[in-house]
Amino acid sequence: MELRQLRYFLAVARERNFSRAAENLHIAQPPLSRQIQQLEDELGVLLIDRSSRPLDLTEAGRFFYEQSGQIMARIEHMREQTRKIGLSKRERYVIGCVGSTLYGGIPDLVRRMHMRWPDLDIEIREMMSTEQVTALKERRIDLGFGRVRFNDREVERLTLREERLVVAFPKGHPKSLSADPIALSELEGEPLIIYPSAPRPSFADEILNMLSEQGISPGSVEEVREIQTALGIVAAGMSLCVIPAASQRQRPDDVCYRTIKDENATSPIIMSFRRDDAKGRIEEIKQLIREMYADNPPWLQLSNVQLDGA
Amino acid sequence: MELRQLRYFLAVARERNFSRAAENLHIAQPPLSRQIQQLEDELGVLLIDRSSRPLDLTEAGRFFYEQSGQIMARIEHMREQTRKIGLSKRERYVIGCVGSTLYGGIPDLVRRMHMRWPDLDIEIREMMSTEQVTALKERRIDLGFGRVRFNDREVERLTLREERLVVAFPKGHPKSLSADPIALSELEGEPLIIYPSAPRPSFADEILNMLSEQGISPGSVEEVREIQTALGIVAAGMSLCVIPAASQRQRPDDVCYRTIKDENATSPIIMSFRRDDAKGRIEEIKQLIREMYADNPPWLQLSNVQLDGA
DNA sequence: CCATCATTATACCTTTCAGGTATCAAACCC
DNA sequence: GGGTTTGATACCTGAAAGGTATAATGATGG
Repeated sequence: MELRQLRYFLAVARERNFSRAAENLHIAQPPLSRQIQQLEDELGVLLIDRSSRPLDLTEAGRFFYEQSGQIMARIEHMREQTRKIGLSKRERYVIGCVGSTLYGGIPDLVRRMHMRWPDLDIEIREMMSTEQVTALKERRIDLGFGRVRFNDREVERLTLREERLVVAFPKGHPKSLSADPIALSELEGEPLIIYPSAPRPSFADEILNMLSEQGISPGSVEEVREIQTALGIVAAGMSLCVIPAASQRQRPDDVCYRTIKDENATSPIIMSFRRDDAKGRIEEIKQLIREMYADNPPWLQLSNVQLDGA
Repeated sequence: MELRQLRYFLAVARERNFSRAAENLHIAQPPLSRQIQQLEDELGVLLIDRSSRPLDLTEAGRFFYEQSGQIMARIEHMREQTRKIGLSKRERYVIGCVGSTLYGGIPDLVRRMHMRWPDLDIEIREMMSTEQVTALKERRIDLGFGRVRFNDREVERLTLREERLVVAFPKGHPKSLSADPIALSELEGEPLIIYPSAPRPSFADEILNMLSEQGISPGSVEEVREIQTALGIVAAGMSLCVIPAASQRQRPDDVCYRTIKDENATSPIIMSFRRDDAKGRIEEIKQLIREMYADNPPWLQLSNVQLDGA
């Protein structure tokens, strides 16, 4: 598959007419027909229903049209951004973080960093904990915030805090009627949703480990790619889910949350960075985080701060 | 730009070595070098720093690597999905909706539709109100939920309810101290964030119209692409923002919301569909929505239901 | 239902450009 | 600093994109 084929298909899909599309593309009609045929051959699926005029897209063609349009827009955006970054003299500082930290202190930290270094272009990139290690080593990010512990010679990690875990129940679930902390053992036999399903090891494994260490076996375990989906399934009444405390800001109307009683049922927030970091902002960033924690923001509740030991 | 060049660049960026990358790609090294050069020429930006071995990516190259990897993954996903849809015999039903309706009844409606038609593959696609009209006409979606009124011969629209609007304040803003409804006139002179910036006309214009009709002029107006960004800027204390009531479920910790007193300060939820819809499920869907509204879910508060007139 | 028009598919030729080979020029490594 | 690794350059070959002519097919109107 080549971008040319996507461009051609988009033109045909928009015009619903090969000849006119070919004109717009400044090529003759037969090569256009052939490229579309090749695309369909490769996919093994018909995209255009040619049995009637004006042409109609097949079901698969409609989907492909939608997607390829978005992809072309995204590529155009990448092209412009790359050009801009290449020509810009401003320094870039890229932060990789797992989604749940965006519900915690990251937005506030970025604000403080903006104030501290106005000439820095700060960028946030969502990224699983495990990806952060390689991204750091390959200098694709300068700082990472994750939830899974790992060891790597080149990467230093610092546990900022241990966040308590909560159980998400569908509204109306018998065990959701109390607002009190819940014992981990009450998950015995309950259907459980975990996330993310890839890449491993992830938060999903931390939860499974925690349960098996305590000898608790859920009734069923299903994996989904992201927390939104997980909470959607919880809201639909199909299952329960264990999430970090800060993430319970989501869906307050159709999902109920109960903190887990066991104080060791926690998930860490780990900051990681290159040992040989040349940009030399790490110490000041630690200081900004200390100041932020001192302000005791609401998302800090239910956490055991550890940064002071740093 | 062609996908081949993205594939080649990814291989070089991963290996940090042209010769080895060429081996992996089963081509010789010189053509690989040339393709990368062409890519760099087209972008007008150097992606790879060749002045030292092992090779290093430039700042722009790092960005391009990140992006093109994601794009390739997305294309792969599109290819598989297209194939699957093309071979599947199941019927697809695509719903286009603006983001804020996902905080309302759409998830519940989809659940009910799943139960009613187990053999239907229902798909949700985020889409601005204006895009929905063309998407309906081109049969890319079967049902739309939007916030902007429009007229089109082929498309029928039905106002489900009028949702009250609320103002978002940064925590600690003097006007956020009261929880009572706020008069629209109090926005006079305040800096305002509106969204989405494209495509027009959008919710942003509805807000601007409403204000100018009442003779209210905000201190400054800035446009952003999406509500997340808008609320982030509000949380950072830079501005205020007017949003539909159902969207106030977001960021409850660092943003305060006050309902607007004026009962006409509302935003409609509009369902739209093709007049000639062949799938013939519209009447049953209306019935499902009526049942859903009868259950009086929490997101229905602060809304004036209008569906009964349908 | 057939004739005509519009439009797409097929056959075949031309041209462009991706890929290969040979070789040169740096950069790294003792 | 001389050998080795590796990327760039020059030039050639061949696959594939694009063009032209024409046949096949669906739409349209009497």
